[in-house]
Amino acid sequence: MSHPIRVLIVDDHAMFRAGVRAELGSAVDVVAEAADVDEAVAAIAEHHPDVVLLDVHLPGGGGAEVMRRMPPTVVTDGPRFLALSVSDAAEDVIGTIRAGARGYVTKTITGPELVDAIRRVSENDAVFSPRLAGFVLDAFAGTIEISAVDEDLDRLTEREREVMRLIARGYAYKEVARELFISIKTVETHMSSVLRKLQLSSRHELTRWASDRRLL
Amino acid sequence: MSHPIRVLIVDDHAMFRAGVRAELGSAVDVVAEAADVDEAVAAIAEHHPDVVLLDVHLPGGGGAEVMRRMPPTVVTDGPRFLALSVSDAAEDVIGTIRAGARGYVTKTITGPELVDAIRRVSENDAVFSPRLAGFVLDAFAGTIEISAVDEDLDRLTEREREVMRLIARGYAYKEVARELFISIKTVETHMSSVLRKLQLSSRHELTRWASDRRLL
DNA sequence: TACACCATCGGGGGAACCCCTGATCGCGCC
DNA sequence: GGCGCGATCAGGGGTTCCCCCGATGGTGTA
Repeated sequence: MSHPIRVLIVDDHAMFRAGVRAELGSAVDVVAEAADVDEAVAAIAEHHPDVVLLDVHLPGGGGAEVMRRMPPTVVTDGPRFLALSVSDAAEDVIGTIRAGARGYVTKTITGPELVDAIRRVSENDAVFSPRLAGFVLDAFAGTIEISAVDEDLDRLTEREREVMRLIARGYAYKEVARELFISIKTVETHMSSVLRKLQLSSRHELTRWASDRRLL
Repeated sequence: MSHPIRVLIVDDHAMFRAGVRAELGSAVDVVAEAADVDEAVAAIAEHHPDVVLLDVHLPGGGGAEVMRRMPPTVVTDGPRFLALSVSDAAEDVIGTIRAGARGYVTKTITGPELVDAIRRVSENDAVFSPRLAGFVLDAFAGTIEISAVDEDLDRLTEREREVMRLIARGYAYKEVARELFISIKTVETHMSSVLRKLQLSSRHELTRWASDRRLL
């Protein structure tokens, strides 16, 4: 990459755009600026920047809206989006990444760090503060919703949980019986309790229930 | 954090475990080692480490299996998992993160870097090489449809795929028949083909198969 | 001591599941 | 026209699932 990275700055505050431009200095080539979603989309179409510095809270739908407006063909060879926001809220981070951003940094970042982040994003790497990356991982792994639904599971006895786990994994009653050294009839009894307590009606629903809660 | 971080090393090669232990030196407290999934689960229960260094390719189901075996209560206050693998394949990375790992580094990492990664993971931050983080983001944003093993699915006919989808979602044969305006017997025929082609033996396995591939 | 709860079993039965061997019809291909 | 393949359907049968009824013994508790 001999030529400087071409950057588009999208933020609704002119003052902030000027600050970013000054901080970046000559390290990158700021080809344009935009103050709202429409301007950003137009600027991308006109200038084809390598990296778009995107404010998350933006008039006209927010930064995610800009990425959603990109034609599908641009996904692979279009610009890389780097979110630049005052917010470190999980929903902002997750929403922005889901929309297609390759990175997310807060506005507390220093100039040299931002230059480095832009460079890395332009090479298709991901840039994150570790804490923010954790939000994305949690959302991805589905860990977030786990804590809320324990009450149902707590109502199961220890033995019922064992049976439930094996059943949800696809074990036949017979196999569960063999595994736990009890009779098939006992397995059936436990399963009845499990289904009743969880308000489910079949082992198939149980499989999905357990799968959704990552109990497998 | 005044006391040293308590670490469990999980890898099937004793030589490699010794190497890691030597590289870590006195920076952390290696409380135990494990060579397969069962040993790892037992060691976690016994020693309650802060961080588990987890090899991805492991006898007994792979590193992800270890995390899946954790009781749900451990999700919030249990150990943090840091995957340590020779593989930089997207499916390995994504699968491991989906199972609950807080980080993924390759075995080319240096000792000091590994120490730093362990420290950051223990503080609930996420640790990644930027390239690998990109895989996760792509999967999260839906850019790539995790198409690791399509060959199996491609062998199904259009109709078989429809039936498979409904069955995997928990529909009874009768309900599938009503939904697709065909007879139960036809549903059975399609299901036979599906199970045979996918080399599965019951609708329960099919549910897990489809669930693993996010076909629901 | 009674009571509640849990884990363990049994009989019986209807529905669902899975497999087997068939069959017919339409479609594309050589 | 044959030939393969996909989609449709049928009968029959063995297994599994889920529920109903019941029972016994152990444990903790009011």
